[in-house]
Amino acid sequence: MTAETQASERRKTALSRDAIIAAAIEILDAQGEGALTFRALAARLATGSGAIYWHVADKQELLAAVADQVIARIMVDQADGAEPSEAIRIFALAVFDAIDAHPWIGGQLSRDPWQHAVLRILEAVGGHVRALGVPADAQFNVATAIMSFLLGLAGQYALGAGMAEGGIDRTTALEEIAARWAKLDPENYPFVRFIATQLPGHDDREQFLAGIDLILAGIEPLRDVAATARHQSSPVFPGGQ
Amino acid sequence: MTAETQASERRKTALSRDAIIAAAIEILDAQGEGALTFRALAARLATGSGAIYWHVADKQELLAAVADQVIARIMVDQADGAEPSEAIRIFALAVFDAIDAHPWIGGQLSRDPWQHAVLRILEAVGGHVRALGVPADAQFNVATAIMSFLLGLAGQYALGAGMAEGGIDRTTALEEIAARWAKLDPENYPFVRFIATQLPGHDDREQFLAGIDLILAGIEPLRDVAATARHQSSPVFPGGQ
DNA sequence: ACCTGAACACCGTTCAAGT
DNA sequence: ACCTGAACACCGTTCAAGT
Repeated sequence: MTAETQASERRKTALSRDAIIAAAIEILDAQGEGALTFRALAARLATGSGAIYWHVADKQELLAAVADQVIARIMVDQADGAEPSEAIRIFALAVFDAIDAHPWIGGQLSRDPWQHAVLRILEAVGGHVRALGVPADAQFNVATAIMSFLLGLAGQYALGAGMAEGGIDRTTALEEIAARWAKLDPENYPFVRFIATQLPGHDDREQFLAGIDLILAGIEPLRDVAATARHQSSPVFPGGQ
Repeated sequence: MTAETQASERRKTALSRDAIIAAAIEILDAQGEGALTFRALAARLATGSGAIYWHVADKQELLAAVADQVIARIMVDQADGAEPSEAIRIFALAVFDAIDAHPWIGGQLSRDPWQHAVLRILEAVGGHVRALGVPADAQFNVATAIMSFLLGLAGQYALGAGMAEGGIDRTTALEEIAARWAKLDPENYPFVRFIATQLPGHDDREQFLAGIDLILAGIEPLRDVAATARHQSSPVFPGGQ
């Protein structure tokens, strides 16, 4: 809704990579992943479909650029003086909110782990892991584990919102899934049936944060507290949850 | 390589859902995700592409069935009398090995979290979480957090092996990525640059297990040990790693 | 009931031709 | 240098027509 809203005149302004990315984000947000074709994009930009290829190598690069744009926006550190474990929670929630606002980004992030948007996230996660006092030889495994959790969630929420695209209400969709799960064989699927009862009422955000806290609690015994000397206000870590 | 190897005679035996799934797995394993088209599948089965639709609703259902088949195979519990936290490690490694052997399954699992194959994994994870003595009201969050980690990894390894499909050696591919990361701006990407030095030499399996151990360590304070009375041989849990 | 295969409605991508 | 848009080589899916 910013610069080139509708497909009508246009073509006075020159086409640019940024304009293409902006238009792609508009299509993705408004109509979802399936609606982003080079033809639709060209129509919105009032240009030929081939013109896009002059500014962007192919669709994969376009999607990577689009994801990078969105992730870059949340990369301003919202947790200035916060204690490191709190800072990582705040950052993770920012990622969560970005996926929630642009569900298509979940699929994109988990589809290509080497793209720049993922590097941005990894860098941020790594910085927080360092600040937590995780020893150097454990930082690789800890940071990538957190990344895996984030990307796994990302993929999941992309799908959850994918249903919402179809016009189906979120809670009724969850109720449908829960009903299907409840019909599973009690012998072989006791746990899934148990989970089913909690599925419709659960809070995504709380579930997400619980996962982060689980990992943070797991990091706790690894911490070298001397390395985080400046953050001694809070004691050690309250424990789980 | 089992029943209907080459596309030649055939058509004496009737087409069946199982035969279609088996052929699909063969194509996926041999030539990767991109090679599985209904035309290629029909050619391999020496039938018309439309015939497949009599046994399978669409491609999404086919991929879900294929993933379910592969995951079902690893669902025999390999950790009979093992202590619960060891049992979950063994199971997670079985999932890891399945993804390693069939890289395409990673993408498929993370693409649709409601498919049956994912339910199978969730059920197994949940059972182990229960055996660990996680209280009922925390089981949902803990089990889904582990699932997210598994699916996140799944997506990643699908990609890692996706390169291998292109004929590029795995270690040289990692070296290439590491070289690209090393060129990043030291100001903005110190952690990624640090990680880059460890990337080529690292062991996927060990990295994966470290992530599982991190989560297991995080679960530790949640455990109600009385609930796991029969597994009192090992003391509590040695701590991180 | 099950299979055939041409046809339909799309894709991403290319490329001669224009300005 | 940048854009046009028809054309190419694919897809998944449908469906009249066969057996």
